[in-house]
Amino acid sequence: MNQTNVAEIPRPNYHHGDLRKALLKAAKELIAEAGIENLSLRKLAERAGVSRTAPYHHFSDKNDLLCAIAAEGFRRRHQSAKATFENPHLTQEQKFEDFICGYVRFAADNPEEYELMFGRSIWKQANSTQELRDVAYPCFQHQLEMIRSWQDAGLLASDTVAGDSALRTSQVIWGAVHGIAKLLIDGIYTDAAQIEEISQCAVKLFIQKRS
Amino acid sequence: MNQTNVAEIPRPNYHHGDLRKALLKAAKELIAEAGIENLSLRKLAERAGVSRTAPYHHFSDKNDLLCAIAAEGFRRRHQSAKATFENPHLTQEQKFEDFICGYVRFAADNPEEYELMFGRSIWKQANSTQELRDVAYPCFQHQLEMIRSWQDAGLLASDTVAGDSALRTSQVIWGAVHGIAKLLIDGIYTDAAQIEEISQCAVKLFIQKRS
DNA sequence: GCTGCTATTTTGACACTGTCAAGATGTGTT
DNA sequence: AACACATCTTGACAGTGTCAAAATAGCAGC
Repeated sequence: MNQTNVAEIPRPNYHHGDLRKALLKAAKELIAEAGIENLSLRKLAERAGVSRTAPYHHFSDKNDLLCAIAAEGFRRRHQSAKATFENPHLTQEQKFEDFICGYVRFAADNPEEYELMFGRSIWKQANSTQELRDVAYPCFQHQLEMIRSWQDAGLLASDTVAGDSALRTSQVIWGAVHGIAKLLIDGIYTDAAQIEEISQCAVKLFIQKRS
Repeated sequence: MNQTNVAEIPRPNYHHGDLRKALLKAAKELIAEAGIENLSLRKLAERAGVSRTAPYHHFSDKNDLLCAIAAEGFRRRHQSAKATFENPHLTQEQKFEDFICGYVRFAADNPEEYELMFGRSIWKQANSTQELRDVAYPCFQHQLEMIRSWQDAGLLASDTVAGDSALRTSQVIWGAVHGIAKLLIDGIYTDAAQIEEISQCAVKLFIQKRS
């Protein structure tokens, strides 16, 4: 066992101090190293230097812990997307391109975290925490608003369907980036070097031609 | 315990007859009922009326069993897609529309099977069986060929990128349908009634405008 | 100081999982 | 009849999430 991690050093006190934060940190490390499916609460507790059941006083569940990690991811992603969109030095087209490419790049750079944020383990059958939903839904909503503004600017088509065009269009575009990301990080596209080209192709396909 | 399933009746013979087929059948039932993550080899064996380790004489692994189920799914899907594409009574546009809508509908109708076919449990870190790959890759390849023919017919744009345009375009379109399907069956889009509208919107967004 | 309350942590236990090893029981071949 | 082989069973092990009860630490009020 390597001793590089600080948390592995036996702590002097009975009480940990901030076990919750330490658990989240160790969990993200373990997930990045071995994947979500290989994260066990027992290994996590061991790395944090506490007993098996200690985490249960900070997270009601394993699911609760996973939701907390996912919530952090949404906060980071939301902030990043917002920063780009509100950057006054970029054209609408640049912003759209950055949204598409940035989305896929985020997933490719943090595959396990992305899997957690948008994976079935959390969203299937109402496993999502209230906290997670409070962070994730505004993030989804923001995507919708961006799409709507690109439609208003004439960058994206807006005559696609009878009903709420922005909603439908955003569902398709979100679906596209999500699908590209998933196929990549789940190992179905083996070649991860193509992500930039694929993203660029997606940008070109969606942007309205004005000839 | 309901006794509806034939396999639950204690068999008269020591040898089962065709346990492999019975296991695959029971596994698909269990998966459809409770989801993949709730499928255990022990429950499966119990439903098939055999002991815990009996399945290991027909499948080397749990993963091996899952791959076999996924392979069946690919065979079905491939046949269906091929039938539509080779139907001489349909226009290219109708075929494309059917490809998009049919893909999403297939995923929505068989969510657990779809999750197995395209989920990380199988494709991540080389878990896929040789048999599965032999069935899946031609299926992927066929999608690429269809896209290429739609490009040749002028239905889809073909000037999107410098390199292999058909490959990139097919990766984006496949990504789109995959992403839409995933967002739906993983419970992120809560309203499954919209799938037809979303699919239609995707069709309109991808089809080249000729005005 | 001391006493008690509460938050935190630990040990013990349970049911469940995938999978291996060894033995039992059939089926088919010579 | 005897053997080989496929198939199935029982026993066992390590690993998992999680509950209950006991131990310990920190902190309020006296």
